[in-house]
Amino acid sequence: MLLVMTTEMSVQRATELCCQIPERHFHPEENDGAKEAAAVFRALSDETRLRILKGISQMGELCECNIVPVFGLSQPTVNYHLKVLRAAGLVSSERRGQWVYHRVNQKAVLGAVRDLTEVA
Amino acid sequence: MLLVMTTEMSVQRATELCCQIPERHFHPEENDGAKEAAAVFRALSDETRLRILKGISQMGELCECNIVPVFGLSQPTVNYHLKVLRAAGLVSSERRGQWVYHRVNQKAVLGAVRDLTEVA
DNA sequence: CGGGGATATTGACAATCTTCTATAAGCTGC
DNA sequence: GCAGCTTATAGAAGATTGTCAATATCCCCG
Repeated sequence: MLLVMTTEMSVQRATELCCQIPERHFHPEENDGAKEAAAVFRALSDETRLRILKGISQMGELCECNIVPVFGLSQPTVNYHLKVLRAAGLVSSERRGQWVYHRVNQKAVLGAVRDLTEVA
Repeated sequence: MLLVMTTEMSVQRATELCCQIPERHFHPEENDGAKEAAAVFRALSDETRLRILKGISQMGELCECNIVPVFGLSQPTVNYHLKVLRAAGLVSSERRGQWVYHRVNQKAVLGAVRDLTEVA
């Protein structure tokens, strides 16, 4: 027990123990959405996925075969990255015949922007 | 070569080959900052680091011993997370005597916000 | 139905990440 | 210098990630 007060151990001394200053305690809420936000940022944490996202954003929509030739990556790898983006809600995909078109889900991106501005 | 035009192979048919539509090509710039942005998002991609960041943001500044007791994690683990945040430029740390105080680097956070709004 | 282009899945492997314990190093006050 | 609190580093174990080759599935069209 560290905060026992004796005549010798002044309040001054106690407050110098960094860990023991109650004003400096903070309490992250149980369900603060950090887990979900982290999942979105994890999807954004890859160079290739960011470029894919930017490409989709600029073009409005793209299908996988538009994306594959651009990077030096195999089709399964690009497919995997699109799956990650979709799982994070950042991209929504729609099959039209033989092809699947991918669009940026602006709501999700702006949600991440809001999460981020909260910690600025 | 797939775009050879014969009397039978109509333009219609050719343009239905998704990969062969030049208007749909996009060209990510060589140095588009995606690598650097991805590194920042990777630092943000962990639940604990997001909570640490939020705590620092709310409190203005915190030292490690204020953070360690809050999560169920060891001191070296918290230290590691702070190191990751610092390496990403999201947090700057200053030693004052025995303690190291951490603050959010708003410039870096807002930079990430800008990167994100670009793909929205 | 069969061919072929587009997309999805599987299994494997190397690299990276998160966490811990143990230990070192830094600073302060006696 | 020593004791004690704070911060940093090293090493190891287990989980996750990014990538590929191989293969499967889906869809259109003849």
